Amino acid sequence: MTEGKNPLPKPGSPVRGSQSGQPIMVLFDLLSRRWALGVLWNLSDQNRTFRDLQARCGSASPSVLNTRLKELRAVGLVEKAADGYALSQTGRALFSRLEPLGDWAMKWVPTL
Amino acid sequence: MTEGKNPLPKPGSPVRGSQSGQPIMVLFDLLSRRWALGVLWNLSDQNRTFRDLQARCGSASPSVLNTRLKELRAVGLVEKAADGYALSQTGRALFSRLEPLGDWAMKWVPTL
DNA sequence: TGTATTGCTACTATAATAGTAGCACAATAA
DNA sequence: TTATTGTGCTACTATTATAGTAGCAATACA
Repeated sequence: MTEGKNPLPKPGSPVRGSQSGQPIMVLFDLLSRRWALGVLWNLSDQNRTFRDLQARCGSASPSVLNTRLKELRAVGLVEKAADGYALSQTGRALFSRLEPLGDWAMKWVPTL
Repeated sequence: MTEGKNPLPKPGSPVRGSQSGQPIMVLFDLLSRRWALGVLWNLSDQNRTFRDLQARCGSASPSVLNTRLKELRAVGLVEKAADGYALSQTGRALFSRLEPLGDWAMKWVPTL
């Protein structure tokens, strides 16, 4: 790695040591941060307040949730609305690719 | 949380403080561990050795990679083959739901 | 003028990961 | 037989991320 920290994905730069810089790895890096997927998922059906999200994201501490929300807003997946946080149009596009995981998880998780 | 650590998802128990226990959250918890998505992705086209995976997963340290592989094997997404690690049938089923993210990332990431 | 709710920030403790070294084993070469 | 090389790890320390808790400023409402 040529850089020290990587708090946020930035144009053209790889993220958190993913090195390759392949788009999918950049995306994976973002999504593999704690509660990132959960936030996107919980915003998919309706806008939610900070504390609502917190409640739905299990034990997410406010500091982490806030960090995650900042990141997701910084990359334009989430935005603020009058009634709380919301998925942006881009966020919704991403969610539509995530959605199939829901059905699959419902079938698979019980088999664990 | 009523339990201390949560090294592996177990039947019927929520994971890493996801509390709700919703299948999708259990899955998200698993996938949001470092390099989990990367491993699945890199195994999708061919089997790979430990060191090959390591190289493809950026700076993944062997200890973490090994932990991740153990977890993914424990839940039956990955298995060992003669020529290294491989996606199981279940793993391939999951990957097919993940795959659309690749195309999307290629369009989206450059806009960051 | 309280009182409650919300969106945070700050701080400490713990868990996860990075980074590095190195060992046991198998295959290959000399 | 003895190197030599490559591979799959394990062990250990340093750093980073997250959990868990407290609390404050702002707004809404009573």
